[in-house]
Amino acid sequence: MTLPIEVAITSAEKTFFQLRKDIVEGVIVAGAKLSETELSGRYAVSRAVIREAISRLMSCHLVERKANIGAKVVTLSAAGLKELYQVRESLEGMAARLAARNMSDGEIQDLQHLLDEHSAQVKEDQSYYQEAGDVDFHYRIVQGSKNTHLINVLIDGLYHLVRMYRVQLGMAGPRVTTAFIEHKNIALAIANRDEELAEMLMRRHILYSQRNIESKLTV
Amino acid sequence: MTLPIEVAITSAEKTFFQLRKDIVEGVIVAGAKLSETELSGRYAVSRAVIREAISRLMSCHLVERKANIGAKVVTLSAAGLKELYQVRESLEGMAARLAARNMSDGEIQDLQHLLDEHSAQVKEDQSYYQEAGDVDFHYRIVQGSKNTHLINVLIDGLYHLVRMYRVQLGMAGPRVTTAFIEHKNIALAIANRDEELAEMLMRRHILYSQRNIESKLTV
DNA sequence: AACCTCTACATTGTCGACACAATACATCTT
DNA sequence: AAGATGTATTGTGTCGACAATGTAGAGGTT
Repeated sequence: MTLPIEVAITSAEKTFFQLRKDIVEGVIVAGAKLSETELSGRYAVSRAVIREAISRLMSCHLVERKANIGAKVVTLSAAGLKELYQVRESLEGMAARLAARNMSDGEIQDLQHLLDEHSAQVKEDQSYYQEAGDVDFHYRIVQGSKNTHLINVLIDGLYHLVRMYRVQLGMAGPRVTTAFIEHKNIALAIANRDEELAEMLMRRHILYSQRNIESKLTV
Repeated sequence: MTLPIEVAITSAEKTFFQLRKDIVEGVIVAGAKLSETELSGRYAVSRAVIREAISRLMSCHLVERKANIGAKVVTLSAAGLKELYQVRESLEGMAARLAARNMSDGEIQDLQHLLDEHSAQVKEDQSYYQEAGDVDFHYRIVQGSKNTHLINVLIDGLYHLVRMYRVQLGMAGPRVTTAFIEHKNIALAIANRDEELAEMLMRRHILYSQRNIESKLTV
């Protein structure tokens, strides 16, 4: 696993991580108001710490804030999901293109080994792959782009929102095996250093994923 | 003109706008350290206000911060510029695609009228177009995408960084007229509702712009 | 002279209190 | 009774002070 291990130094960071977790996982419900005074009591820190945490949640687009009124957790909607996946398609497509250009041969080998491991897991225990496996694959591509902006925007920002939709819509799809094949093909394009194809396949992959998630939302 | 008119309500917002301006325009030099104590004296506000402003500057990727150490203005580099334009290419390409899908007929007409005005200005007073005209065109496309994430990330985030590079590298290029023609063609593709072409033309447009800016950087 | 240690300083992180704006409720008017 | 007005309360915005951390310099040791 190469998931980023975020270490909280200050108490504002700890609170930020905790709040983000609670929002993504629905402990704090979507659309709820975030009262600074209440949170400072609940998490046993001062309001200054809460304010800093909320500031950082804002830059992840997980909460919205109006001056003199307060902060609210974003509301989930079909329209919001569509917009989110349009940005994902664009950015991760570029990430795949850049990964095909910039990943080292060793990193590409590691990526393919990862998929081999997943292959085994898909056969016996499908439940694993659909969350962690997918996340891990996409993380590696993004890191492989070697583009700091892409890495920041996607990993520190959008992915948490994506996970929020997934968790709160109760994702558990039949897309496990087909998604795995798509991953395989993307990795192959990257190994062949075919930027054009890598980008195109990644964009399609995300489009399919979007349709899959939308079909459950509109039910 | 349809540039966003940002109104500062709180003093933290005012300070944020002022700081952002000073950083983008080089009054506060790239790479400089932002001392909270010093800034709170200079802008005549408390440290809490400065901290909030710096927080927001962080989410624009204009400053970087380390816990217990402090915040620094980002440093400009050829590599950073390249990364920035790769993200721009990706996001604005998608914006153009979505604009072709979502802009109203009226908005498209306005866009073309805007280009007609620019056409006149390009012929007599080239200096105008290269900054404001270009900015205005791109803003309209992004707004036309009707995608909140795109709008936020680009207009509130990346564009300020782009402007920072432009200002501090002293942009003044011979690309004025050719860029104008590219704008015309993009608008045409949007008017024809040709998403594919609109995205492709926008991506090329930004690639050319990147090469143009890079050629001056490496001198 | 180079290296390590300890102390003093400067800066950031955190806190509680006050100032101000927005909302909710009660009272008054028509 | 419905609406408007004024007041009370809640919550956010701002501030100055204290605590904790990092940094630089003096002094000592090898």
